[in-house]
Amino acid sequence: MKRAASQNRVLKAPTGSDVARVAGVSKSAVSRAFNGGLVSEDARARILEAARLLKYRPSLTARSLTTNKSGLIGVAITRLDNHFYPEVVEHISERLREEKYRLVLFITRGETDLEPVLDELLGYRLDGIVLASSSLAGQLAAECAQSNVPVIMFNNIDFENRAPGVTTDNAAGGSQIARFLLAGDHRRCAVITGVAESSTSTERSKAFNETIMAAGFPPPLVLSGDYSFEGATQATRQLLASATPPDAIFCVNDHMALAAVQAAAAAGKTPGRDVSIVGFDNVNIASWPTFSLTTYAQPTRQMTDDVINRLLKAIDGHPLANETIRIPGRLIVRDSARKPAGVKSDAHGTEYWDG
Amino acid sequence: MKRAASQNRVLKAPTGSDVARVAGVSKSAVSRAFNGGLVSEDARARILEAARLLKYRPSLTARSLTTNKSGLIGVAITRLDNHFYPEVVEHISERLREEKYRLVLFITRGETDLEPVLDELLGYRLDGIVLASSSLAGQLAAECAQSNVPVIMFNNIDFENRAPGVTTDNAAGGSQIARFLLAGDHRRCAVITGVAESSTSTERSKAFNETIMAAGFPPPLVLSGDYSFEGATQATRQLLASATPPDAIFCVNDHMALAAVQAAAAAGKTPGRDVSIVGFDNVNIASWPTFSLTTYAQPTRQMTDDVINRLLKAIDGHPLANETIRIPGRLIVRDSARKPAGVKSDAHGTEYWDG
DNA sequence: ATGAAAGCGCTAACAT
DNA sequence: ATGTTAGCGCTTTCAT
Repeated sequence: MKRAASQNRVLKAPTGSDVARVAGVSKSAVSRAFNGGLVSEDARARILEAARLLKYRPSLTARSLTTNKSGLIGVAITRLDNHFYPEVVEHISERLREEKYRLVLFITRGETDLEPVLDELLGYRLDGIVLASSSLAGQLAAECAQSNVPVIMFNNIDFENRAPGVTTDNAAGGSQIARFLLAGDHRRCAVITGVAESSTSTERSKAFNETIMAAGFPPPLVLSGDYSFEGATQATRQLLASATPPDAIFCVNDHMALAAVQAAAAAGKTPGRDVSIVGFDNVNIASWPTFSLTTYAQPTRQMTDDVINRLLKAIDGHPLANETIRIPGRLIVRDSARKPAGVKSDAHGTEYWDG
Repeated sequence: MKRAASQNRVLKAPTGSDVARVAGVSKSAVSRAFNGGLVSEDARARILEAARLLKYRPSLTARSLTTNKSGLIGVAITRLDNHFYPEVVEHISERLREEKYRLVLFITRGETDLEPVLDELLGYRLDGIVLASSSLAGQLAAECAQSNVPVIMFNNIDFENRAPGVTTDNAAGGSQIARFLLAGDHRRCAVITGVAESSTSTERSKAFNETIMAAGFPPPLVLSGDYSFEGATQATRQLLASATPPDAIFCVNDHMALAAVQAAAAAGKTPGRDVSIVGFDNVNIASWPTFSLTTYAQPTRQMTDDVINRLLKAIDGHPLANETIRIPGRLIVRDSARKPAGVKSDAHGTEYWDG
């Protein structure tokens, strides 16, 4: 009975005023103590002690109302099943945590309805947004930018260049893979693409095709794998069952390349010997001995660094240039494709090709 | 020049008062219009129109200050490289989105310092927290619960039962795997464990060992794989190189089992024929043809459903019982382990064993 | 049905 | 160095 009142207090988190009262100061003093403002050593000590006692932590919600910054960065992603994305999320999360920002994750799935997503994205007054290949990316980016919240597209970029972005130099990658395959004496190349709306898929496959044709070879056979494991499995099966099967298959991402490797094996073909398979991303699994996938490594670290750096600069008031940064990656050579001459080895023993 | 003023306005998001002014009503009316309160059809129409015009969206930050609910659920995870976790995050995200909550992701890595994490977790007045095998779980859970924010531990649970949790019935799983292996005529079992502090690892391996011994066989050889790919690779290599190698290896999660399968192959042993390997989790990759891993499937969907349901109930005012729910999974039979009699097939053609 | 006013927990001038 | 005051954008009595 006697404790009823104090028990109820537990239900509400202590406020700055509570601390102020206990410490015998004003709430501004408390605020200052927690924000590196001017407070006497004596007062600061009493405040900190009171805070400890009450288990007080400033409400970041209330703070963001006055400071007009939420400390929240939104990251929108379509799905997490392509292993490239969890890796990206981990990198971003790490940088964000160093910079004292929190990560609000939006997995948009096939969502086509913009409004609800916008309400959330914009409603929380996020300080910035990373659109990592969200299905709604282009549209979303435009809307957010209009509402004055910094947005950068990650990996997939906007065809119409309505928003800033960062991506691997996909054209360079696609082209280099083509040269790699040509140098390895492959003469009948095929490519398995993702979805048509995806800039990464089109940029990679286009450069690949052009390079092949520029070298005087017939245009590669192009099949869609729809970015899915099943799609790529299907496409590979079909390719290998043809009368004149390709001697090399370029999959525009590792997720599909990994499926292709297995589909090839199922068809009795050994990747790297009977048919060469090359991916794009260099996800962790690509290096697993079973797959040993030759693939163009995206410079994930540099990409996430760039996206965060620019976002922070924008938050800092320097308006975001509507620019797409394209960072070159590196062709990692493993065993899923026949090797040409000129394969080099770096300090870690990783083999790569830069022809 | 003439537009300077209006341009500046763009920098700040429109507020409810702005809408009120344009619509010719009070800001309470605006609030009501956006919260299903009582407003005349006429007023509502004008308000909505004004809001559309100004691109107004209620500030969820400000709202949460008054309502004392943030609409934010925190999810803390150690890492994302064990593919089980991205799958979990996706499920949770999906449920949360249906329930109109946003997901704040904390990847804690090896973090040992509690305070900064707590400041964030508690500072944002998250409505609830899911501790999915965060390294700091036990401690964190206790502190949060003390601060009156609902916390549930996911997958790994607290040894000392200081916090509610949900997990697979790990003991049932470990035990069933043992019986499965015994039924398949395996006589020299080994187990590769995770880290010692992990409840999942200890529960699974303990039940496994006890079942083996209860059947009158010598205790399995136990090696730590440290939950890492490399650790499991090492352990498998060591196991298979011994004078009397085991005929079956139980890895306490798929992440390590996948490593074991490859290490076995590298050692010239075919999994399922020369040595049986069984995992735990049933991550997506486990079903890939190359691995075709026999594994105990965690009831991920049911687990995430339970965690969200209980969290929502707690947010709704019904205090969280300090209870750990253990949901049984199912032993999925594939090719990485020799099959005993009694394997059944479900409606989807998935093979399982329930002996 | 609608508006006025108070207040959520904080920060930021402005005094002193 | 410290307290007072006035908001931040919203919801929520309480009148009317």
